[in-house]
Amino acid sequence: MTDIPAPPWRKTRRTNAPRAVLSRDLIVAAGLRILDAEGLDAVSMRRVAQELGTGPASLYAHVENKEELLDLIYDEVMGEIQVPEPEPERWLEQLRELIMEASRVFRAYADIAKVGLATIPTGPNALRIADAQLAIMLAGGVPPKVAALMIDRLGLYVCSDAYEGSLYLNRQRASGSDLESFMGEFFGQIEEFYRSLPVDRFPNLVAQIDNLMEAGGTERFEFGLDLLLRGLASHVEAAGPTTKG
Amino acid sequence: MTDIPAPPWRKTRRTNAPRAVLSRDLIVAAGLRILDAEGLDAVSMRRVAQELGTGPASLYAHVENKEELLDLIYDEVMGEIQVPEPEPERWLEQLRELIMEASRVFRAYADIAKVGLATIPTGPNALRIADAQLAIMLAGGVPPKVAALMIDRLGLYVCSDAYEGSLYLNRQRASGSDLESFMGEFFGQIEEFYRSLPVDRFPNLVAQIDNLMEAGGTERFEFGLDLLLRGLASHVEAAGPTTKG
DNA sequence: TACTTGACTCGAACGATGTTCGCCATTAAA
DNA sequence: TTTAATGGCGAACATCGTTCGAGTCAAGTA
Repeated sequence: MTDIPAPPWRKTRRTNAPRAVLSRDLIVAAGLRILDAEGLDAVSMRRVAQELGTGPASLYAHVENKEELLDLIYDEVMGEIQVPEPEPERWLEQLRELIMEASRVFRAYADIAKVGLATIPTGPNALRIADAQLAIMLAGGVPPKVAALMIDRLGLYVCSDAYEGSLYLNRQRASGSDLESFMGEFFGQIEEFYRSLPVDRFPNLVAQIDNLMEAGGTERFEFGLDLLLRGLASHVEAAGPTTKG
Repeated sequence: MTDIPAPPWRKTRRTNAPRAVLSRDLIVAAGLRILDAEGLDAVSMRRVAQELGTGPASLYAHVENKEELLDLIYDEVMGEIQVPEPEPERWLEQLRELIMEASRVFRAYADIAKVGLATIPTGPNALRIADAQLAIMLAGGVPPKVAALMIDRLGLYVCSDAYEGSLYLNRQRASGSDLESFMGEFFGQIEEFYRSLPVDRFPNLVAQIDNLMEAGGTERFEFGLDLLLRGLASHVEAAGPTTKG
């Protein structure tokens, strides 16, 4: 028996082609795709729902709210960070490598680090990485109290640095220009601004423009990380040298 | 001649009692009041306009957009930070004091530090403080290249720390509880969460719960600042000792 | 078998936001 | 007097997160 079409004045419920049943994993994966392609601001409930061929209200059966969705996506991103087995004799280098890896991963995913700045890391991957950091530091003789503080500070540092770096990329994306020409123009304008400053009010700034403009994001990140890790190493020496500092 | 009232079916333009003419300063001051009392999210164009007895569209004759308004408010807040005349023999202590002062000011103004995380500091006060930091470091013999990098990193650190701290305050404000009971409950829940973790997956975390939970925000901030400043001092020693490190 | 319940789906709507458009009013200049 | 410039402001637009309530389906129970 052939179906009778609904009359045009009646709104029918959407009955699209068979589609995977929604699940939290599907939603997170869709969010991650959108983050990757369009940045964090594009990860709206409507956009995610559209990506899945449904409406935003459907997502709420699987995630509490947008905040939870972003937290889930954040932890998914952290799943890409590899953690090593601790080698006590090179614990400091291991810690550095782990933080460098985290920075690389965060920077690879648009401005997801912004989520890390606004959340207490409680997802499975965040915990995994925190535990690994603890393992490395404790194996290297870092006093437990210091190691606990260090996790906190390193997490803050890597997230904030990645977030700041991502803001330039956001502006570039919004500009429609390619990365190189955008950065050239953007930092050219900043330099121009600094050169326009009155030297009587800002003598040191004006004198150090070249130094202020010179370093790229990676160099800045590594400079700060180096400071933090040197300081950490000095805590081990202070506690009693058991490994190379 | 007495005025004839407009008929009720005609919408009349609002002609309130005489009111100060709008200006950028007035708008910024209103924004600052709202920030102080209700937090950054409450600083909407509508809310600011309401505070001034006008409509949001009126603000756009004075500020380009909301981003500019927030930048202006941010620099206004920074106006509260005092900078010292450099004393070469105690440059490191001076720098510490300046950063502690900046942290105190940011923390005193809800979550304004969030703006600092998303902006290149170009306002008059931000420049004043950057110039002062440069002066202090250069007076202390810090190599110019290092000083330039340090401004960047310290700015990032103090903003991100203040921002993270402000998020707890935001949650407390939203909860309606008083600060003490909110913090007690909030951190109690976090500790509970940590204690519920499977020890086979997260052995180090579970073993260090007390250390992880113990420190307050100030201690964490000062721990990280100490690391950064120690590292900075070592750059001076490496460049050639000209002052106490 | 029929009914109930629980879980999921989803359109419509609500309240909120940043911003633009076009009109109005005032003041200064021509 | 007329024109131009500037600021003010209501209405509207587009977008957002979220809730409500109705619909659908599958499983469980009587």
